[in-house]
Amino acid sequence: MNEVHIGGMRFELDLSKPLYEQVLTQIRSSIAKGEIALGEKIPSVRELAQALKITPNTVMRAYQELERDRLTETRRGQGTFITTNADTVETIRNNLAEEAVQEFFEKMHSIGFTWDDIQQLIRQKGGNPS
Amino acid sequence: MNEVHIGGMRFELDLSKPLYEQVLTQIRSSIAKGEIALGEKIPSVRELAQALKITPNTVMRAYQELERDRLTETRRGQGTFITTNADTVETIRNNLAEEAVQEFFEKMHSIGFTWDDIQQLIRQKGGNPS
DNA sequence: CAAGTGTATCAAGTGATATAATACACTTTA
DNA sequence: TAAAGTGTATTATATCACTTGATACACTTG
Repeated sequence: MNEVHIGGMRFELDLSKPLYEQVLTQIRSSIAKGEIALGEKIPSVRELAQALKITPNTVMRAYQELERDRLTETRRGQGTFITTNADTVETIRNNLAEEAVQEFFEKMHSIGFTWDDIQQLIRQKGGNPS
Repeated sequence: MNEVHIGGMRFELDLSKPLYEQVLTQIRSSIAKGEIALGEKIPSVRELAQALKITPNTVMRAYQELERDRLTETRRGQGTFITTNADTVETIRNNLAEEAVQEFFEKMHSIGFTWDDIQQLIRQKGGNPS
């Protein structure tokens, strides 16, 4: 229960992966799910850093990656805002999905699962979705 | 084309992930796919290290993890051998598959894909399996 | 002007990974 | 019995990604 709620987003950090990566994916998740509105302002670097008890540098790294993907727009002196372009969000969402699918199939094939094996396994999980 | 074939297995190392992890997964893949027979001897630590141009220590780390999973049996002075227990292989295979499925669904849900979205996406790929 | 933004830089520390060298216990084979 | 080939352990060293902490600068708003 190491949760932090701030700026309409939920954060939960652990040591399994780099902190900047977790911050990045959890903000991206909020955007993709529409939990945070387009054009909305997200917490400042310092503010989020303090809330998460990490360094502004680490938050900064996550914010910069978001901006590279055009998911946010930063205005010097004002703050960081979610993009107003819905197409950008949709594109990123589809890219992430495609990557996830690709990685999934590669992993399954590497342990000898055929296409039919996978389909059957997915249908099986269909009766009991998580 | 940085491939190495040895002991009936194919290796290809890069810098994207730890070397010991790549050696581990590629041997495990050979076992799961049945590309290497049960009970068969795999290259010695020093032999594989030389072939892959890495340190025996790194190969050793991969071998130890394989043995922890009971996928191999090591006999001091003789070498390392694939387990003769088919059930062990099948169990590991299913565990890996379950993990892959779990991770896939979590990743998809985190970007706002519902169960139906995923099913549709899978079927769509069904017409064009990779 | 003051406070709050993003941004850049630097020094330092930590942990995982990998290398290199050496040594020991064991088994097989000549 | 001796030698060669096994797995295994230890130690020292190096590198890299990540993170922290501190400081500073440019900009915007009130």
